[in-house]
Amino acid sequence: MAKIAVTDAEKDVKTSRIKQIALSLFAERGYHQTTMSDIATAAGVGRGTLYWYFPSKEKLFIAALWHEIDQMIAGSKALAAQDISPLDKLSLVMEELPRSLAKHGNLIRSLCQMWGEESEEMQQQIQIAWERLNRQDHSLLADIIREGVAQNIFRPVDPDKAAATLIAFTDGLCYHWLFGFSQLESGGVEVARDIILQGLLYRDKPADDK
Amino acid sequence: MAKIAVTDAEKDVKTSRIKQIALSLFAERGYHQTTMSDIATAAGVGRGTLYWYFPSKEKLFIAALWHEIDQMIAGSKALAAQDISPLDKLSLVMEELPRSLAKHGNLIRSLCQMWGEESEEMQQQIQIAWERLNRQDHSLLADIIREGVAQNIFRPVDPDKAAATLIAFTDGLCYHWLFGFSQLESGGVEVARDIILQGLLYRDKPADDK
Amino acid sequence: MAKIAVTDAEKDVKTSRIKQIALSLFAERGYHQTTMSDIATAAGVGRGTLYWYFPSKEKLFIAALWHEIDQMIAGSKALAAQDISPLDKLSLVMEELPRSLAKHGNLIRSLCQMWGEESEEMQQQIQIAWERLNRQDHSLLADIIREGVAQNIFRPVDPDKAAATLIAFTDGLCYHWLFGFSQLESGGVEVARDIILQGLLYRDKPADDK
Amino acid sequence: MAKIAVTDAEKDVKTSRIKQIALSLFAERGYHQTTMSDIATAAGVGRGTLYWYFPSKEKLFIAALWHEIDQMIAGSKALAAQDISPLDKLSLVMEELPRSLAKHGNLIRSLCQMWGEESEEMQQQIQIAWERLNRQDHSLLADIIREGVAQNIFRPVDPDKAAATLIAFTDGLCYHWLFGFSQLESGGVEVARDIILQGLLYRDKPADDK
DNA sequence: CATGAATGAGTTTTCATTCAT
DNA sequence: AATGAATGAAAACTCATTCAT
Repeated sequence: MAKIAVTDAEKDVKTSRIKQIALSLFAERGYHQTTMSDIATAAGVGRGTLYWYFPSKEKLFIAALWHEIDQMIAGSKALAAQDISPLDKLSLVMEELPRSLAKHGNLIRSLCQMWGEESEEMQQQIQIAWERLNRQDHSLLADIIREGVAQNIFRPVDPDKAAATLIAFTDGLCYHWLFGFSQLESGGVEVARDIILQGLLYRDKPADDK
Repeated sequence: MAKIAVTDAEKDVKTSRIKQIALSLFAERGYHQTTMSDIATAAGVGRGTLYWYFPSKEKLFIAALWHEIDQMIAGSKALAAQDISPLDKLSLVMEELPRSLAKHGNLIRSLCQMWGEESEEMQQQIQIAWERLNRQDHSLLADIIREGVAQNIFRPVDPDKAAATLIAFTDGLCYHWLFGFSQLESGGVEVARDIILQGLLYRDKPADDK
Repeated sequence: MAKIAVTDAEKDVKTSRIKQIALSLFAERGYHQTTMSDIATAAGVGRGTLYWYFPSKEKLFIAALWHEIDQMIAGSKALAAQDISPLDKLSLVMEELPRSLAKHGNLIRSLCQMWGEESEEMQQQIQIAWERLNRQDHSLLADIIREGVAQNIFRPVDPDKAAATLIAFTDGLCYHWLFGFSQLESGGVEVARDIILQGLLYRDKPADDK
Repeated sequence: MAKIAVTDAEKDVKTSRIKQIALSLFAERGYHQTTMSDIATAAGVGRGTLYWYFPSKEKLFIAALWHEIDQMIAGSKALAAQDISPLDKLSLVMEELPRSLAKHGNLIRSLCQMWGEESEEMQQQIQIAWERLNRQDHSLLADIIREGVAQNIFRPVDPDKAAATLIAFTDGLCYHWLFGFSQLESGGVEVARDIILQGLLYRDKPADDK
């Protein structure tokens, strides 16, 4: 029993390692430019070993995808659990969301490259995984805004639509950063967040008077 | 000479047609899933003919890329030439920018897929083309904001940083739409724009009193 | 137009050549032990050229299969068209049938090896092709026997069952020869044929009194 | 010692089981489509265990081959030992021979598929095994015919050649049945046997007067 | 004895590119 | 100019076999 537990744990460690290495290669050189040989070499195993753990290159990618998506969703849920005021929470979230995307930039980059290429199943998995993450972030933001509106801190905007706005914005930031054509240096994010918050807050309840 | 002129014109028409067809195929099925055979067939020419006009698949893509980027830059410049108030112009631009991205969605999708894949030269060309478009859009927005700030219509934000914010936002909108995971239906864009504009305007000069 | 005719003819020649070479290799070393590289080399073409003419290894085999089956069926039909007495015809056919099988031994050997292996489609094609050939040989023999019975030369056996008997016999001869464990040297065939014919003929109308 | 005996017996049981399972898989899906993993799973043992009992896939096949060939030879010898008249014996043998082939159809099918494929050693083993079986069947039949000729029951044919004829015939029947393209339903075998026997018997000693 | 994780040689197939016509 | 037949490099994947436990 103890033997099995150890074996399973070892297997988990190994597959996780492979998934991470694969994802970083995929992100770095692109899915097609990354061969299974590359991954095997980088992971320090034989080519066949990859196929022992994952039935195909595609499945390996999908496994790596969910591995990271799950982490990101967990991070988002941790934010939601914080017990602070809507304004503080919104400020925190808008700082953390791009940071999370940046942290998992390898995945995001890969996903973008993958969009439209590859098999039906790949498409579906990416779609599902990404929607799940998006839904989580969306509800996180919408809840904050809904509460802020209820407390008369925010203007009476539609929480869902406002949340979508904020997500588009943070995602836009992230993409620019990811693809290296961002003119948003440090300091820029603050300006951006300021503009957005100003647009949400009641005029007679300025954000900076708290 | 007349002969040559006609020939050149014909050549232009043909190459443009090929570029457009190629781009739509690239966008639809992805760069790798699109073969030179596919393009030749779709364009109604022989495989070899493609190589008469373009030295390689890569160069064909780059040519198609610039073909569209130039169109997008021209569209942005046309917007800049409009002689209307900063507020109206900003409103107009924030409507047109996503629309332009959507119109050239084929290209955007391809670019995302390409990011990180392919050769050094490809990377550079994409980088340069995209930066040029971004620079244009950026200066378009920055100029508007600078003028709005000068006219005391907008809060005294840094025009460059605010412009970058707006671009990130419109790009974010566009990506969400492109990748099909947007929860922003019609009506959502207005809310978003409203939030952003509210964040830029002076509190005592509300956007809706125009 | 003449150009096209020539081209088509050349294509036919080329594909036929490839089919024959492939079949001989398949028969010699077996389907699996024969690589597309082997075939390409033997045919003096590049590996890719094979795929220009045939979509896959499997399809190449199937094409070669039908190529030869058609020839065998044509040979059988030519025998049927001969206008000689039932006894002479039967004697001739029982000489020619094993000869034809022997001539196309490459195919037969390959078919036996393939039986039970390979994909669904392969199985079906082999089944259909072989049945078609068998049906032809069967009707050839049944017609002869039917006529012989009508002319009171043969005992009143069931023509279909007797034909099946003869086919089983000639095929058995052929398999033994093909697989190299035949103890039927020259002279043996005559004894065999004699036994069979004696079994068919009326006792009071001996075969050798004609 | 007792311990060893038991162990040996157990080992025999186990290897026999593996050989039988392997052979049925080989026959069902073909040698190449059957992996060592398949066999291990079907036998309920680990992949490595197979290699404890058999040094290679090839040797496993050869072992299974001899396992069955020995059984078939034993069956043939049992027939030879029967003390009945040549005519009855011949009739019995011609019934039993195809029955034996059918019973061991798995092996026959596999052998056909193997013919021409695989290594030198494989070829030799198959050749030797098959020849040994054939020699046994041949001598069985030749002895019967020789005796029948001596007793003036059969026409004075060459016993060896006649035996070869009969074997070719029964093998032909069997192949047709094995490969599923037989038009010989029940009832057909009797006609066939009748024809053959008629061909062997003296005209003035009809087969049906016994 | 038994196991199953690990390996890598070897195969089919795709497709950008060339070049004779 | 235009074509399409020919090419071969490159990559995913399979599976018999080994060996540490």
